[in-house]
Amino acid sequence: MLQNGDLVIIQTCNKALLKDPGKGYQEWLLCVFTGSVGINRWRFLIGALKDLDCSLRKLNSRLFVLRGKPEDVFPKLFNEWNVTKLTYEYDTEPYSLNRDEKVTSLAREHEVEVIYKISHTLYNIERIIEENGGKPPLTYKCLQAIVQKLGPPKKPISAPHLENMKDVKTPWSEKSEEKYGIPTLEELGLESTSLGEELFPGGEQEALRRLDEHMKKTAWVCSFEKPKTPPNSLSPSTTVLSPYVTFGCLSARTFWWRLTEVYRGRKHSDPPVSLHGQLLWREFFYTGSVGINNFNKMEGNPVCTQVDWDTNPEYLAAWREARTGFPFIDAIMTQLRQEGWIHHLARHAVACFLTRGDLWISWEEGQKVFEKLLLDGDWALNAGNWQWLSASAFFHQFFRVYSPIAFGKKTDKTGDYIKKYLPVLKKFPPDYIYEPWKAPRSVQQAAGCIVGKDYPHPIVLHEQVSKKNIQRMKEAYAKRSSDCNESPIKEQGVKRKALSVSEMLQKKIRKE
DNA sequence: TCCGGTGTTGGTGTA
DNA sequence: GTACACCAACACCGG
Repeated sequence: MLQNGDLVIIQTCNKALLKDPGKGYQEWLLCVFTGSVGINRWRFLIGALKDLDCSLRKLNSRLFVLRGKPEDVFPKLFNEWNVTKLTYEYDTEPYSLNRDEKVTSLAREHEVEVIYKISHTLYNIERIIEENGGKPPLTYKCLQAIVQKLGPPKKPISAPHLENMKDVKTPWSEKSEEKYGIPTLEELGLESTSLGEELFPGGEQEALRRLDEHMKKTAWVCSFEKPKTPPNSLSPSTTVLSPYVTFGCLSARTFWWRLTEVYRGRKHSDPPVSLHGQLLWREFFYTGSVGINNFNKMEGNPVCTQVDWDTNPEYLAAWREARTGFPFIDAIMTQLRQEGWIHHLARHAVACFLTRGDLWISWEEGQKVFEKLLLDGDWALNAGNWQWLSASAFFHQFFRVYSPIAFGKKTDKTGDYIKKYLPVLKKFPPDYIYEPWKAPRSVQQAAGCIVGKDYPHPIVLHEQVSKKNIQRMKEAYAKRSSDCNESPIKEQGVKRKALSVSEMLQKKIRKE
């Protein structure tokens, strides 16, 4: 329980503020300009901090936002405020582990008691690894088996009430506002006029409202199957609760148990495709990120296939800036930049396109772009999913390539999604909206959009380049298996591979 | 140790 | 409309 003089730091909410600082305030601002947090994410975070401050004020307290490098700021504060206790939420990201270790040892030097809680994930991630014999599970099934053994996640505890806080005094004056107030976009040197409508305001209140709104739809929750939700609907086909979970506005455990309530006594979908399943995917990638070295890199990452990706700044810029000439891809990248959220399958489409599908650019480059632009950008999930999509780890069927033309058509024949985000194409007829370069000149003129002038030509020939890339992936995999295993055991593996065609024939004969 | 089945969410062509 | 083979042939799991 809180006592006089306690310092409460809400760790998940101020992560970005404390990240990558230089030596002083100026350098910290510099890191904002070049760093990994885009303006939409800043806006979300600021909203979340305002909401948190608002909730704390209802408890006769407030939020203090510190500016500077944690190892400089904390020792001063320990002395100035006579701090006796420091509490934080355990965070498994390497940057955070390092920071928290430093701050913890400084706290001990100042005789400040440090208490941390594991609450960002459903389970204690290290416990999952331990249960699997010291290794992170590399398949979802394996993770499922482990959590089965561990039982359901802990129940969330309720937020503090006014009566819990009755002996707590938080002294502050108007002067504190200047020093400890919540930063504004202007203070961060960001141009807010470029911002679009705030579709997903940050904060716990909004998170809980959004959760309620979705949990009311019992039938929808019970029949939810992620792969069946369209990536290109005009409004999101999934909950968009991920940014709230990422920033600690919504506890994964609260989400989990609310779902359990909705499921109770009803027929419902199951992991991996259900909503429970989505939370377990989060757990899956968190476990990988803790148990696998260099998880956000290809080199030095033991589970990651080593691929000779190209360095192609022109292609990368075209992808990032939504000018690949493939309307489906460009529309998704536009939505990402404008709104900070895109559907999971839309992420698949653009990630496959950037890496193994078309442009043959390293998934690490895509990872950087997503980290900056996604409201729900999460270190572990971002790295894990990019490895998945590029068929570098976890997923290996590299010959399954998303078509930048056909994939979107399945759920949006008329291309309304494309027209929404690429207004330049809005007069294109459905027959050509996914492939405007195929439209006759007269159609382009009638649509008021000439390909090559008003909208770019496609930067690659998908049919050709994707076939070539499958071959390159095949080579990377072949190299992988020969590198990993030069022992005679692998000889048999090779033999088996060579026999696979006849094996298939035999199988066919047996069936008949 | 071997074998067969499976893997959250592909595309295309044919019957 | 739907089911299936094919693309090419990996990693992992369980029997």
